[in-house]
Amino acid sequence: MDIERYGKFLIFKFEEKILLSHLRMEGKYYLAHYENSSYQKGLTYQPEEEDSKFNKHVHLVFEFTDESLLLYHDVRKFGRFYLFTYNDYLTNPRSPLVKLGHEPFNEKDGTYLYSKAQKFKKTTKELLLDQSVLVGIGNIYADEICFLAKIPPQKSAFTLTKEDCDLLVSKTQEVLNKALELGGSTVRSYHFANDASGRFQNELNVYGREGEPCYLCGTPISKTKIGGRGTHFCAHCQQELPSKKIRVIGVTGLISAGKSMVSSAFQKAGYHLVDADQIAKDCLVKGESCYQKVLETFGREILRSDGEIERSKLREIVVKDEVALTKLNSLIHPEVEAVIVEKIKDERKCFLLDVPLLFEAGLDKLCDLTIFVNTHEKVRRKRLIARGTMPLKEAAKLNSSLLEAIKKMAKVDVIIDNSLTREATDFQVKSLIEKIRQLNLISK
DNA sequence: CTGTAGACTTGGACCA
DNA sequence: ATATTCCAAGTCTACA
Repeated sequence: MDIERYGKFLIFKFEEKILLSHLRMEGKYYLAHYENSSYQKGLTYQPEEEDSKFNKHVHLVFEFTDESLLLYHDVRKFGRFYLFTYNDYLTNPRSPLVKLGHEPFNEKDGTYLYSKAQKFKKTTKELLLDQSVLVGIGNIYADEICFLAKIPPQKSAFTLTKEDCDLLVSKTQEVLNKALELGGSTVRSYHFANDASGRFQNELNVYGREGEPCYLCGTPISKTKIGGRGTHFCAHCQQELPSKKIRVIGVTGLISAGKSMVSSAFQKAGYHLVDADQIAKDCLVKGESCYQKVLETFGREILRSDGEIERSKLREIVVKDEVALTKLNSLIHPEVEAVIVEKIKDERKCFLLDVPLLFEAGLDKLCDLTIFVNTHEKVRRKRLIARGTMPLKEAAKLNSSLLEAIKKMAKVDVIIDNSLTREATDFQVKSLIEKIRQLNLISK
């Protein structure tokens, strides 16, 4: 009997039938013999004790004529089998082999990948994971390949250049070869059939390293979701700026993420700060643009004795009532936008807009560049509690959820990761400011 | 059609 | 400590 491999599929060539086997994440094969177990030929399989290879996770037993056994073991029952004939296993529309793309080891350069990328409507990471493009790349390796190629995983695949694709193909070969050499990546419960572990997990640059410093630049590794998959990357090493003059920059991020740290660095570099929260506060002052409208909507009970709006009372109302929050926003946002538009008119000056709800309020359209200040969720919680100004539950409601943060991460041009040390954050901000300066020198 | 979400599966990590 | 909820993986299927 012959066994071949195509992509992630094993092809068992039996006398009459073709059996395709996909191990998915934890499937594995063990060789065994009758004499080592109470297994009896042709009988319904009875699992033995836990520590035996013949345990409850064996779901399929092959009996060979020489009385040897092949056990299929899969804790997650995630693996899949397909049965075909020699005539149709490569042509049957139901055969998973039909849809498979190229073997990355056979690619001389990025020509083929480039041709696929141009028609591909999703991200670079999804391109790499798509088995109809290149076979064999899983989630861990896709992240590692993007890192080594210094390409943001969220980059639209159709914007990849031929050179990007050359690089991606060569890094794919590099990563897969290295992984093969070291016996794969043993993370969580992935294990070899001989119970040994792979060693490639020790070589991982980004996967599973959220919040830990990048080995190249010290920036904490960011994590987001792309195509439904956890995705790890270095926001500094895998960064791409828009190729236009950058005069107005919008910065956003969850509460306690460190926006103010970023804005003060930009201020030092000569940017004029436009603080949306402050503008919103100002227009609620008695006699200012939003005062009367808000009063009409929410009634006099939000007023202090001196006739000013008590903002904490307003907050209490909108925290509980989503409709009220929407209404309040619809009153304030246009006013804030008008003030900002007026403030950033001077073409000779550069501005940094600090806007917590940059995308929700549609103010990103005023910006040449958008920044999201990211923080590992655990770190953010700690800082929020340490700050002690607001109960955590209330803060959680006031802020967009982590899920929304993940969506924003896909929208912004630049991510600054503030999960680790002040130095690491400073480094990212300074190098970003320098990159923008260089870019603007060329664009002028 | 395209794009997203869910189903499948289960042990471990994490939070309350 | 114990129970609970979420998460990870790769691919197919269901649905808007």
